[in-house]
This record gives sequence, C-alpha cells and structure tokens, in this order.
Amino acid sequence: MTDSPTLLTDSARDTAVAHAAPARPLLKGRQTRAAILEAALALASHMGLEGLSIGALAEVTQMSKSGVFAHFGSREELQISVVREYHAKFEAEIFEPSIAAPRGLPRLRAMYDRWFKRVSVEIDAGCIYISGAVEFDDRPGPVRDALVAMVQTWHEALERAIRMSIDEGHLRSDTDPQQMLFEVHGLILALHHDARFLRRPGADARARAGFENVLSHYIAAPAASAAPVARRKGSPDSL
Amino acid sequence: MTDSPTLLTDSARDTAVAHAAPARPLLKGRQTRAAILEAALALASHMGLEGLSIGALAEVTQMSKSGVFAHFGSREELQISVVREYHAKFEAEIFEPSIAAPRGLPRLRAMYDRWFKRVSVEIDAGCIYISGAVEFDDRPGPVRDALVAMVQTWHEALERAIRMSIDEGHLRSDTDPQQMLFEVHGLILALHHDARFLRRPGADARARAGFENVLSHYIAAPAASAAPVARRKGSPDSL
DNA sequence: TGCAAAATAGAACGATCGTTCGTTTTAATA
DNA sequence: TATTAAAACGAACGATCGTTCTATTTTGCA
Repeated sequence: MTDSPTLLTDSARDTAVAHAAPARPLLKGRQTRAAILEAALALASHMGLEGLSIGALAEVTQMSKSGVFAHFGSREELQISVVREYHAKFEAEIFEPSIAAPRGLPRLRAMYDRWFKRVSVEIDAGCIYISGAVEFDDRPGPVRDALVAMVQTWHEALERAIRMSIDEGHLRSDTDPQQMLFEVHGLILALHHDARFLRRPGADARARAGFENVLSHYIAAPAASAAPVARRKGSPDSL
Repeated sequence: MTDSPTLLTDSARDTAVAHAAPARPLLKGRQTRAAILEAALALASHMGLEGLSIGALAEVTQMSKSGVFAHFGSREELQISVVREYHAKFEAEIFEPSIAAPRGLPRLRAMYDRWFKRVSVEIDAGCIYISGAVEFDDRPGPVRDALVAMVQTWHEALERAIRMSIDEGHLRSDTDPQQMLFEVHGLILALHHDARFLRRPGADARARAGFENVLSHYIAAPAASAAPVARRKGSPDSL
C-alpha cells in the first residue's frame, strides 16, 4: 500500500513518512535530498537512468560522493527515487491540471496537449518514461518495476479519459480505448524521436495533426459540424 | 563516398576494401571480425549500444580483451561497426525483399509488414535504431551521426514508397508523405514500447490495426473496383 | 617448407564506478 | 547553551572499464 503509484506527490509522501516516524522530523536532510534529486532528475534526462553516476551527481551538487550516497543507500534506490520524482512532477504538471477540464473529449484533449507540450517544448530534457522504457525493457529489477508501474498508471488515466469520452458521446461507442491509446501514444513517441533524435523541425505540428487524424477516426458523427466530408462514417449509433 | 549509408551490405563493403588494399586480402581476420560483430549485435540488442563492453564481448567470443579490441581500434569504432552491421541486415531483410512487391501501396505494405514483424516477432532482441535513438539523442559524436544517417536512409525509403503510392493513385493526392510517415513510425515505436517494455500481449494486433486506420485516412477513394462496401470493418487487404 | 605479417594473448595502466568505514562537522532539541 | 543524533566528509576498497604495450601464436604466400 505504501508504494502504490497513486496520485501522491513525493513531497507529500515525505512529510507523511516524517510524521509517522517515531523519532525526529528533521528538515535539513530532506532538504538536501530534494536538491540532489533535482540535480539527478536533470542529469538523468540527458544521460538516462543508467547514465546516472553518484560521482557526477556529487560534483554538480558540490558534495562528497559518500555524502550523496548516504541519502539513498544504493544507486538502484537513487534511480527509483528519480523515477518516483519524475512521476510526481508528471502528475502535478500534466495530469492534475487536466482534470479541471470537463470530462470527456475536452479533458482528453487537455491531457494530450500537456503531454505533447512536455515532450515537445522541453527538447533539452528527454522524457524519463520514454528513455527508461528503452533502457529497462530487457533489464529486470525494481527500477524496471517502478517504471512500468508509473507508466501504466498514466496509461490507465488516459484510458479512463477515453472511456469517459465514449460515455459522454464524444467518441464512437464502438471505439476500442486501448487501440486508440496505442495510436496516440505512438504519436508522442514519434514526436520524441523526431524532435530529439532526428532534430526535425515541425515534429510538434506533426504530432498535433496526427492527434486530429486519430480523433477523426474515433470521433462520434458530429451533428452538422466541421467534419471532413469524405469520411464515410458508420451510422450515428452513439448520438 | 565510403561512408555513405547506401544499399551496400557490410560484407560487400569489406570485400571491396580488401581488394582495394595494397598488401594482402587475408580472410581469417575478417572472419573472426564478423563473428565478433555478430556477438556484439546480439549483445547490443539487449544492453544497448552504450551497454556494449569489450570485456563481455571477449567472454562471449572466447577471446582475449585485446584480441577483440584490435579488430576495431576503439570502443566507438566498435559501436559504429555494430550500427553499420545492423543497417546492412535491416536492408537485406526488410528493404530489399520489399522492393519485389509492385510499386505503390503493395510495396508500402510489404515494407511495413516486414518492419512490423521485425519489431514484433523478435521481442527478445530490441531494435538498435530505436534504442540507439534514445541513447544518443543527447550525445553528439560519430556514433550518433551514423545512427541518424542510417535511420534517415530508411525513412527516405519509406517516404519514397509513400510518394509512389500517391503517384500510382493508391493514396490521396493531397497526402502529406512526411505526416503519414510520422504516424506510421509512431505505430512501430508504440509496438516496440508495449511489446518489449510493458510486455502487453496483442500489441502486434494493435500495430496492424493502427496501420489500417492510418491508411484509411490517406487511401484514395476506391473508384468502383473490388473494394467492397463495408470499409469500416477490417477487410482482409491482401488482395 | 620457411618467412613475414597478421592475429591473438597476456599483463598492466589509469580512470571511474558503487560502496564501506571511521571521523568530523552540522543542526535540532532539552 | 549543552547534548545528541543526523549529516557530510575523506580515504580507501575491489571491480570493471577502455586502452596500450610487448610477446607469442597463427596464418597466408613464396
């Protein structure tokens, strides 16, 4: 129950742990730990989770190697902490603001928009979910497990948003949520690939257009609005 | 001229170099070099290009570290050789057989099919193009340059196939080839992600269905030919 | 078969890695 | 302010990394 990838932010988890601890809360420790984690997050965005080295981290934070090390106990624990920190930021900056949008298609759009901007705008800081997936797809262990859990949490949130869009009548009733998610996720991955690796300009426009194209496949027949004429849609069974 | 990512296979390049050399051709060297490269390819498929270590490679090939090292001169050169070898195999097994298919949509389908199977069936051997893209998107140098060149070569081949499909009237004349390529590439990336990282069964079916969905967006309206009326269900497209 | 060159082995190098340990400094509380 | 635990340091460890150098073996050709 403690490690479930829920919506708890890392800082919230920390304070909770601190209050539950029998002895002292103390703050200096958590404080520098947070600073190290921030540096680790930036470093992992460039070098990958496997590229994280305690020595480099010590240099950046102006600390001794052992000083950095003591905060995590092992490199693996450091990597997991980075994943959790990334997850917390991801939820705070992408998921949580999006649920303010009205349920259904608007919320789904909001989620994709923020997700999309995250990958697109921050070209100089790769997505740890994406790089981690490639680094650990063949490497069993707790780091991989943490990564899978967090990615799946996000995917489930997206799938819920898709299902809501169906329920609201915004998407066709025969829409396969997992299939649509698969296609949308592919657009994000292609964006990451083209923008960061190939450095192709206009990749963000492609991702935007791609989303509209996917949408046009699953969108419920609009009453009389701006749908492209040529698409032969099924009978409007949903609305 | 020597390093252009053309359709030359590595073995072809080797013999060419050997014949052009002033002294002796010799074959034992190239032979073990090929064996090392094969092992390196397998190793890099699991550990990534950055995970390639000469020590591990020596252990697998039953050679001394220096013996392995001598064939490449540096780790970086080994990585580049692996990339080139992968490129050669990729072209031989995916690109070249596909150009036997009639130009236009059939050829495009053949290319996607082989590409798709490569990523899908060989779950236990990740695509070096995909893992390399993530590993080197932030790491300038000759390895990255080689990777970019090879990936771009493949993308250009796909783009040509799309353009031909337009010219043949199989795809709509207003199709944006780069946009369509972006979407199709995304499906492959999503397949790689879901099958290898999340280990989700049925990811290959999603990639197949996704391709049909993308296609239905860009496909030219069937004049009056064999295309049956029921377009919305997945009709067997083989004919 | 003999000879030269290529191919491989073996040992060692400096560097970096994660980690451990003992000590010292810092900070929170009584 | 004195006490005490937490926090940070510094040095060292064994391991592994890529690389260099010098022998030794193997190979291809005269």
